Amino acid sequence: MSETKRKTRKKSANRELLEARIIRAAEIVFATKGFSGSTMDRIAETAKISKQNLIYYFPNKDLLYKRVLQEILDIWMEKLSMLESPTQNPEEVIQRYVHEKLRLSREYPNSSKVFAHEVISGAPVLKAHLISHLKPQFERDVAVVNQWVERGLIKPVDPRHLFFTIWAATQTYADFSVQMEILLDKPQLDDDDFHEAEAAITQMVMRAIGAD
Amino acid sequence: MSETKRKTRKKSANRELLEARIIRAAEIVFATKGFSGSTMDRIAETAKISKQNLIYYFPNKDLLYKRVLQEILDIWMEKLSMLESPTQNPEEVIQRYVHEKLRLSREYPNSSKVFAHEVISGAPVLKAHLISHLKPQFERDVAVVNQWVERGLIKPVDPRHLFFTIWAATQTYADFSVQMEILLDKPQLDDDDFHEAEAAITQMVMRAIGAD
DNA sequence: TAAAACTTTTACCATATGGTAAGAAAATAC
DNA sequence: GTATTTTCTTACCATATGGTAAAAGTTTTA
Repeated sequence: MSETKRKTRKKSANRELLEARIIRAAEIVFATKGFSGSTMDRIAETAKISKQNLIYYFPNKDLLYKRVLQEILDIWMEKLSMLESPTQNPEEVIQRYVHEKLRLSREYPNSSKVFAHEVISGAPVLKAHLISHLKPQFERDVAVVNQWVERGLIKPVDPRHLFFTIWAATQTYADFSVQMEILLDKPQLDDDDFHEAEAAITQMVMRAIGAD
Repeated sequence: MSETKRKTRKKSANRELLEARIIRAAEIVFATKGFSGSTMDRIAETAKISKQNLIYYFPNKDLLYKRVLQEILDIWMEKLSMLESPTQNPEEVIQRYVHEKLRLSREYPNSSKVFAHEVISGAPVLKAHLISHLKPQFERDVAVVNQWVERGLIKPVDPRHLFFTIWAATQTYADFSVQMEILLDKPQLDDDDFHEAEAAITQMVMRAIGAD
């Protein structure tokens, strides 16, 4: 019985492994080509399986796209709530937030790009999720920052636009990396660039909230 | 003779008008669907002509896409050089820069989105242009800000990341408008939102360069 | 008004692509 | 070792799409 279980487990583990590989491949292709520009054939090729086999695991493109988006959201939502920070110190919270957001841009650039394509296109698939999940979290986080202002912990700022700016400033290091690589004369953004970016953004935000 | 000229002029004026309408339509479709997701049929429909007639004016999709990108670049490059500012006052220059960039996001949101899709996708078409045109301008502008720092006119900042942040923070109001509309509970970003955005970004940058 | 030039429509077509159906092969269960 | 389930392959196909060719219609020229 334990052997049965082990075998079953092993098999589904294989399946999960392959599914993960497919999702990673799909993410790369969606990031580069957007939804419509991505073909099942190309995704299969990237995942190194046949198209038909890809379809065996993900019966259609929409489903695969939604799975990719779901993975992205899982990663992001998990790590990006102000409230979950144990410390109450605004500076540290924001520093950690910027740091974390930038780390995601670095570690999951393709996720960021797929998300960007989706939202720029009008969020046809994600709109519902943004309303049901992102918005409540956004409002909680806005309230947190507003309380900081009210308590005189930071200078008055508009939390909403502060968040928009932080999001934009951090995501741009994933989404527009090609442009930056050209402007900075590098084949790829490296550790230094991300450190400098973090320093620059953090400094800017710190100064904005009057904590420099 | 003058009549001949007038008629010729009128005809080509009509053509230019229709071409402009097509480019506008194409911009809308490219902004929503990206290059691959946009069909000639859909663009034609948006421009209210037949597909075949569209092809008469723009014999293929690549060409049309390049024309759209060219229009975007013409608008942007014209208005976005620090150096062209008559005033030497850093604060005013940057304020004007942010203001201008945000105005472009507002007035040409579709241009911004097409550009964003293109760069996120790896700038397959624009890469050459970024190298030949954007980079030199970027380097001039970086030098200008560096001189400000050297002369003690502003606090020390990394000009490169300052620009990246300003670009990101301003463009996000075009590219991610859908997300913001959801978070701000509005059908559309309005005057107030853009004013608040400008105030927030300007304030942030001003504080960053020590000019608040 | 007839020729010339320009614009628009009609008729097609080759290819790419998402997807179906069903069989072969491999792994697993008993 | 055979039955069963799971995985992968082969053979297709309907539709969408970018584009060609050429005729028909319209405007401009002279």
